[in-house]
Amino acid sequence: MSTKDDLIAATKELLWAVGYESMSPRRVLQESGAGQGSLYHHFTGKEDLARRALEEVEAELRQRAEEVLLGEGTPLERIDRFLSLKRAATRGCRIGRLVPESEVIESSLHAPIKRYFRHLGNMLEGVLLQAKERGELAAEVNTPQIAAVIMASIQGGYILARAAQDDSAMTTTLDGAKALLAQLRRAGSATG
Amino acid sequence: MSTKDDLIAATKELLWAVGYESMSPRRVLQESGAGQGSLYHHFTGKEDLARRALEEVEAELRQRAEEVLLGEGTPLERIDRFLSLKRAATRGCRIGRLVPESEVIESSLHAPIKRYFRHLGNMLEGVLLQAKERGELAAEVNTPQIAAVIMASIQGGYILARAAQDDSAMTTTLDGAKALLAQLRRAGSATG
DNA sequence: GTCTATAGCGTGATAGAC
DNA sequence: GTCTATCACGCTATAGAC
Repeated sequence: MSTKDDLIAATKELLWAVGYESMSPRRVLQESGAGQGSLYHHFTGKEDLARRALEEVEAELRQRAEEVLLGEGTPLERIDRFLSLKRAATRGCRIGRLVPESEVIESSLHAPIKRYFRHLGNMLEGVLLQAKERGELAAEVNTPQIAAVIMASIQGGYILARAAQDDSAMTTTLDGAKALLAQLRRAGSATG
Repeated sequence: MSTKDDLIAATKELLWAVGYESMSPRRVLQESGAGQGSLYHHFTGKEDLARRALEEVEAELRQRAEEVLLGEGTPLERIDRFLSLKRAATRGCRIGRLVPESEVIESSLHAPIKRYFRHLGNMLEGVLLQAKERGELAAEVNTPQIAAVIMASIQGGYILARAAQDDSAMTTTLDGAKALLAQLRRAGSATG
């Protein structure tokens, strides 16, 4: 089972570093130390290999989000902690960075990506609804919209940080998002 | 001048559709109708061609933003109108979609991208400062953070829309951003 | 200034020995 | 299950005629 795992591990790194379209099987073999035959023995080809690797990445990111969002603290504290998670900003999001690639969207790689964002959005919305129940948030707040802004701030923060080649752009962005959410709490407690 | 312009026009479309790394000169020639020699007569190679095309895209997006942000209306109205501009959400941002590509960040294509976001950020911050002066916004609002969240919401909105293959994800995101900014105005008028 | 032809290399995938 | 050798093709770039 080790060679197969090595191939997947190398693929996960390369998907992050160079994306799918520019990831050559030859380079995966070099980085993993495996031979040509192993790749095509364990997988049907490049797409199959990348999909399996991506599904592992999806599970990892999902778990990391769940630990915080479904963990301890009040709902809005958990969202704040989610926004404060350590992120390699200039490297980009391991999942979001693949989204612009047309081969990704048009292949089996699309499913785990779509699933990841849908799941994360649902979780965030659930936490926001809990915040309403607890009175942390005003009842008139549109939870799907706020959940979307939270995810978009993170994804956009990656883009801004990478474009500027400066990790602090992510911090600035997410501090801004936190401030806006805090404002929402204040507004909520004023009316509710 | 026409063949050169045709090459640039085709490149602008391909940079949007497939990105830089996956854009082959051969395909540019096909789409533009030009022959092999023309490309290497007018440009030093793929990178040079792409950089010139990207600089035109930068100018176009910049102009579109300036028309709204430096146009009529109160500062916060202008930002709202900027967030309401028509966007081909699932196609992705013509500039932001290139940011994850490593060859882009490590080449001369990085400069126009960096410049675009820096310029847009400065413009947004300027408009937010105007909003403070007019009393539309509380003095304690951190303008660099809010400017960053605005840009990130748009960039993230593109990612979410493309991941879901649904333009409405962009609308939901930007409606959320508008709602948060409106909340900021309310909070500002309460304290200022 | 534009064309066709082609170089030199890397791609994703397969063949077949071990 | 893993290896080396190799295929057919596409890539970016150049050569050289017109």
